[in-house]
Amino acid sequence: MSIFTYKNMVMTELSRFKADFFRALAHPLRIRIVDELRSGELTVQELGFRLGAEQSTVSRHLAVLRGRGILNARKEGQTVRYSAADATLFRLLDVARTMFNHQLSELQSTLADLKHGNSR
Amino acid sequence: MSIFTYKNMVMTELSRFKADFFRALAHPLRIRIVDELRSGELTVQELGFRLGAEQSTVSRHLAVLRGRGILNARKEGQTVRYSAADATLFRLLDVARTMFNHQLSELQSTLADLKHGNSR
DNA sequence: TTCTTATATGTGAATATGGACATATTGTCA
DNA sequence: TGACAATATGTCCATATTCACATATAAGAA
Repeated sequence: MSIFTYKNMVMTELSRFKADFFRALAHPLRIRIVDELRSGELTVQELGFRLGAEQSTVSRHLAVLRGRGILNARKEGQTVRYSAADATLFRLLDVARTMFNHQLSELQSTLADLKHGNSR
Repeated sequence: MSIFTYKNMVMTELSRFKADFFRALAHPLRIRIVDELRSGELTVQELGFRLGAEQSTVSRHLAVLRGRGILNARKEGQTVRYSAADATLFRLLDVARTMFNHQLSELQSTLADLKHGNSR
């Protein structure tokens, strides 16, 4: 048995969780849904209106996020109010935005280098 | 034009970036690749050995991560050394682990509640 | 009860993803 | 040059994702 095999077995569980978690976020509409929920609960309708998407489409994407434990659903009368299950989620999205900004900066300086004839 | 339409147009670019970014991470092997790179550069071979995966499989997953600007590839002789393009990446994974821990805690207390007969 | 509203889900078609195998490309050595 | 080593990619097949439309479920209102 390889020296790395034990480590692999331990890492597998967490890496699968993270992969499933990221896959749940791997859609523009789901990202926007989560962003809309920064300020609090919203119903399926409200989300559909704000995002300009079909009712069934929104509902399905909400089901994905709920299924991963990313969102909570609270039924109230005939409406369902969705909210983030853990505020850490927003921190995660903020970190992703930071990386986005870094990539933009790098692109900028690459362009600047090209402009000044610096090869690399 | 709906009052939300302008906002949607602005949010679309960033949400697409985030979605593509998360999709690049949405695979257990890619998560493990990134985790292996916490301590520095590794070649394709080294990664394949540590993860117990086919050479072609590792190479393809590396291509996905490189394509999103998540990893850098540095060719040195006949080997290619991969590394994280931005250390912020590790912060992101750490935040994901925090959310994982929160989910576990919640599961624990739900079980404890059940054990003591508290309905909810 | 019947009608309406809010939400969820079944279904089929189009597209994307992932793995294994073979092959191509590039660099090194003799 | 020929043989080898490290990496990338073409190809085929199986599976997964996503959307739109229709339908199901459930709660309220008349």
